[in-house]
Amino acid sequence: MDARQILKDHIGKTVELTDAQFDGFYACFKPETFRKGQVLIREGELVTREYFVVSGCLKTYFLNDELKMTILQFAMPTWWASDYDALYNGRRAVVTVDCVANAEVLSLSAEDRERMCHEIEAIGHFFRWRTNRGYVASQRRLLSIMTNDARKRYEDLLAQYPTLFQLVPKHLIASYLGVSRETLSRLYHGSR
Amino acid sequence: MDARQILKDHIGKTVELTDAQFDGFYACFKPETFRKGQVLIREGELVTREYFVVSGCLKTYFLNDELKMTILQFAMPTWWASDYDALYNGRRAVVTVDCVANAEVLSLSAEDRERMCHEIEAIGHFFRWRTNRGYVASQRRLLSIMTNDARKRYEDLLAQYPTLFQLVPKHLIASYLGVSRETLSRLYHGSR
DNA sequence: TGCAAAATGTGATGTAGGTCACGCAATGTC
DNA sequence: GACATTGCGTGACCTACATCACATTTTGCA
Repeated sequence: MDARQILKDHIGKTVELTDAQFDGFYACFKPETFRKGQVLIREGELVTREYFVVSGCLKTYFLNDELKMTILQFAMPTWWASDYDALYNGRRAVVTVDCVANAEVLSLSAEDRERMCHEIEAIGHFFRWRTNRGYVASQRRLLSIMTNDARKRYEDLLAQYPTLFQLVPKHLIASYLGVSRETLSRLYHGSR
Repeated sequence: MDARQILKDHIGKTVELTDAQFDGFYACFKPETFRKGQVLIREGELVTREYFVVSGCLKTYFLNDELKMTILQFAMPTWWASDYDALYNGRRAVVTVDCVANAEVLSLSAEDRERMCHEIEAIGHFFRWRTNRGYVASQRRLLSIMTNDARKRYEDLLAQYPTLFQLVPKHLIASYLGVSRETLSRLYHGSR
């Protein structure tokens, strides 16, 4: 299935657009491809676009002063990624987004998004809904970190995104789960 | 300052509304007051409204199977609170929202919000922006939990919301910070 | 004003998971 | 095909914080 159809299906789950409306909207998107390791958004720089993942996988992460990486999000197909604080408020990025597995994406500028939200009410609705969904997911993740131990978090992730474990190296998964790579290794081998 | 003006100022920071537009919008809100301990949203029930805090303080929390409480958010004046998964998707609430310090709020139904977003583009913009802001705050909180130790989290919270420590009991703050009440107590008395 | 309940302080002890140190694949690249 | 880089597994040790147990203070309210 091509990028256009994947985006169309994705949006169609939330709002109804006429073919003409979708065409106008789709025309705002720029297809791009990235290879493993390439950077989409670099910490400290301005952010002008957000990215809809068609295939492959991205990660959004933060590096603290000691260069310890914390992964905030993996973006699998039909997920969106950006630094939304930077994108909305014209600030510089505090996170980095890069490519974990060769990816096709559709990118959209903040201006085009706002313009389309203004022109077509359903698109405004879609983005309200999408951001709400991200917000809810983020709250759920917070809850998971605060209430579950490492093993439970690991098992939940494995149940929800089994493919992730084939797609990305384990130490990245560890970082996402908020445990050391050693602990993650021990979680599914040895000692129960 | 009255509720109406506080809401007007709050919205005015993000979008420009004509007086007529604001009046129409404000008419959708229902002023309500709650006393300490009263419940606004109960886990397991349907959620029809969201709440804008004018004065006082609310908390949003989750109870796990062992009845351990985790506070996701305090809502101080000009913050919004609801179960946004339930509100947007017609699901039952998974969190509870109750009143921590006697509060005045303005409540808004999901239908009215959607209707106003549809009628007035600026209001749609406001809600996109607001949800984005919540999303960003949630991500920041996640980062703080994953990268900082208890003392750092405590100090950051104290610096950002000094009034919170007068307003709400310490064991609730502990729950928000993700530490036991004993640990929080030790953080600012005894042992450095 | 007096009493129960809620909130807080503090010591002793337990443990999940971090850190360090090492060896051993697997993978890419000149 | 050699060699460097990156990823992974595993033991020994350490620490931040939880849990338990109990004392003390504060608060709400009859």
